[in-house]
Amino acid sequence: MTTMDDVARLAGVSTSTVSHVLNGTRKVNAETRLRVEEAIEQTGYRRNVVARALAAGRTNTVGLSISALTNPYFGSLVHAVERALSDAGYVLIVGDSHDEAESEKRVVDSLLGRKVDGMIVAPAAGSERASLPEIARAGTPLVLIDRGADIESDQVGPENESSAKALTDHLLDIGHTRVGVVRGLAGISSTTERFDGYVAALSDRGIDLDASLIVDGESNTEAAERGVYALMSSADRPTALVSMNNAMTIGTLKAIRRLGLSIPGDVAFVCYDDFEWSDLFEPKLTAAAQDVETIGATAVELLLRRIQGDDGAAQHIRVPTTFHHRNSCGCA
Amino acid sequence: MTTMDDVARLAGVSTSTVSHVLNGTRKVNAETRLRVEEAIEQTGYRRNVVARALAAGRTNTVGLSISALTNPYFGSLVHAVERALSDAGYVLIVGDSHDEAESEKRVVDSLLGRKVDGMIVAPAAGSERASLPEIARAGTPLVLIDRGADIESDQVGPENESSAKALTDHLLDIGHTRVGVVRGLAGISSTTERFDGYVAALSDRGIDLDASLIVDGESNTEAAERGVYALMSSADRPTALVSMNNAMTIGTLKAIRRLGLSIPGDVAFVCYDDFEWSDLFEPKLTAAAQDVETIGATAVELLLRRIQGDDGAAQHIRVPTTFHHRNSCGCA
DNA sequence: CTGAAAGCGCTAACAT
DNA sequence: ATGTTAGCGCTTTCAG
Repeated sequence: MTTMDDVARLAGVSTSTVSHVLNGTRKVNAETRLRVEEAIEQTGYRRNVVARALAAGRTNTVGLSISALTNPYFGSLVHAVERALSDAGYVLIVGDSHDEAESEKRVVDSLLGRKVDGMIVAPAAGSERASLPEIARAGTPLVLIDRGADIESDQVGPENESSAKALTDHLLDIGHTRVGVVRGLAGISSTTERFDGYVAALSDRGIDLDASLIVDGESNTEAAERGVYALMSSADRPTALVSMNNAMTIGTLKAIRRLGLSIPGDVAFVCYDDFEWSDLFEPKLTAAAQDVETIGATAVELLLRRIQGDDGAAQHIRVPTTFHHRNSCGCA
Repeated sequence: MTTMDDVARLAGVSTSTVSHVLNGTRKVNAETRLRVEEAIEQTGYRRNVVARALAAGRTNTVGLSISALTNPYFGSLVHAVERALSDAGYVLIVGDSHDEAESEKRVVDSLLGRKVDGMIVAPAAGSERASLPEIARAGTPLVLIDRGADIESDQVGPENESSAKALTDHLLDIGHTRVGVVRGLAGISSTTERFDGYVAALSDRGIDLDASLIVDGESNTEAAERGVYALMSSADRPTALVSMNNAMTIGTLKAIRRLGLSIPGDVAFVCYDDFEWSDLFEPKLTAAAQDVETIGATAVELLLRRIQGDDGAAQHIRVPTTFHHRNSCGCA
C-alpha cells in the first residue's frame, strides 16, 4: 500500500508538504505542488483516513442510532441525513437500535469508540438513563431526532400533538363521537404527544376518554392488527379510527380487511404518516404526512453547528406535517 | 479523555497488559486482570477504535454501497446486512450511490480510504469500469449484491430470469397473448435477466416479441407511470402486464388508476417484488417475492470468509423467489 | 516556502 | 506472567 512517504520521496519533498497540498493547509509553491500532485497520480495514492483521524483528532464521521431500518419512514430519514452529511464532507455510520435501550447502548458505545465527531439518535424508550448520559460524558455533540427526551440537547422532530389533534378533530367535525385510537410504542415521546393530541380533540368537545377505545400497537404491525381486530369485533365498536404511525396503519388495515369491514362505510379512518402508495390504496387514505427531508436536513445542520463549536442553548425544532385530505375519512 | 495509559497506571501494570486483558490475547493472572478491570470501570475507559485500527491494520468495519436507501427493498437489505455483520462484531458503513457510476465511485473511494475490511456493493450501471477495479486494486475483499457484474468476485442476488419467466408464464397460461412488460433501470443485470425471462416465456409459446409492448421505467416511479399511461391509452393495448420491480409496480398502478382501468378486469397484472401491503391492496397482487434476509446474510457470510483469507473460486449465488398467487392476475 | 520531528492511542513482536 | 518498545500513517508545531 502506498503511503505519504512514498509520495514524498517520489516528489522529492517532505511528508509535511504532501500533507499540506492534500489539505490545502498552507501555501505551497505552484511548481512543488504540481510535482506532488503528479506523484500522487502516479502512485495512485489514497490517504489513510484512519491514520489521519488519529493524528488530527477528528474523524469526519457522524453516528446515527435509529430503530428499525426496515420501516420505510426511517429508511427515508437515514437517506435524508446521509445526503445532508455527505454534502458537508461527512460520512455516516448507522446502527440499528431495534428500539431497545440496551441494544441502543451497544450501538452508541461502538459509535463513541469509533470517535464519531457527532451523533444523531432516535432515542428508544429509556435511553435517558442508558446511552444518552454516556454521549454527554464523552462530550460528543448530539442531536435527537424523531423523538424527544428530557435532556439538554438539540432535538428535531415532527409536529405531533397538533397534527394528531387535527386528524381527530376532522373525524369529530364530520359527526363521529366514538373514535378509536391505535397508538404506537409506549414510552417514546411521539407516542405520548400524538395521544395527547387525540385526547385534546376529545376534551375540546367535552367527550370523555374511553379506555376501551384505545389500542396499544406496541412497535409492530401484528400487535396493532390483533388489537384492532378485537376492538372492531366488539358490539359497540367505534365508528371511526385514528392510527398514529405507519406500522399501526398497516396493522389496522389488515384487521379491518380481515373482518370484512369497509372504509369509510363501516368505519372512517385517518392516519398519521403517509405512504408512497397512499393514493393507490382504495379508499385513498386521509393522512398527516411528515416532512422527512426537512427533519433530516435540520438535524444535520444543528449537529454540524455544534461540531464547529457552537454552544448556544439547546434548540427544539418541530417540523410541521401536511394534512392530505383524501377519502378514507368518508366526508367526500 | 482517558487512554490506556491512564488505566495502566491506575492498575499498576503496563499498557501491554491492559491491551491483552481487553482483547483476551494472552493469559493474564486472574488477580491482575481484576485490577485492570477495576481500573477500566473506575476511569470509564473506552478503547479508541481508531488508534486500534491503525495499529492492528484492520478496522472491523465493512462498507456497503447501495442505491436508493429510500426504496424499501434496499432498506430491508441494509437491515439484513447490518444484522449479520453486527452478529459477527463488524460495523457497517453505508453509502448511497444513487445508481450512478460516478457517485458510486465517490462512495467507494471514501470507504476504501476508511480502510474497511471488506466491501459489499450493489453495482450501478457502468461500475465495472469505475469503482470495481479500484476495489480490486486496493485488494479489499468484495461481494456484489442484488446485481451482478462481469468481474471475478463473489456475487449474491435473487433468482431473476426464471422468476420473471414464471410470472409471464402465468399470464400466458391463463390465455393472455398480448402481455406488456415494465422493465427497470437499463444497464444493470437484474433488469436484463428479468427481461430475458419475459422473452423466454413468450418464445416458448412461439409469440413474437412486440417492441411496442415494452415500457422502460428507468429507475423511477414517474417514468414507469408515464410509460404505462401511454401504453395503456393506445388502441390495441395489452390485456396483461408484468412489472419487474417494486418502483415500477407503483408507477404502473398509478397509471392504471389514472386511466380508470380496473385490475384484473381491464388488465391482468403480476409483479416481481412483494410489498408489505400487497395483500392489503385491492386486488391483492400476484407477485414474486425476494428473500432479502437470505440475500443479506449470504453476502455477509461470503465476505467474512474472504476477510478471513479464503481465496477459493468466486461464487455466484442465486436466492430463489417465492411466488405468491393472489388475485391481480384474475384467475381466481 | 519547506522540513524535521514529536506525537495521536493502540497492538504485537521481542524481552525478561 | 508481564513489561519494553517499535511502529501503524498521518497532522502540526516549531525551526529555518
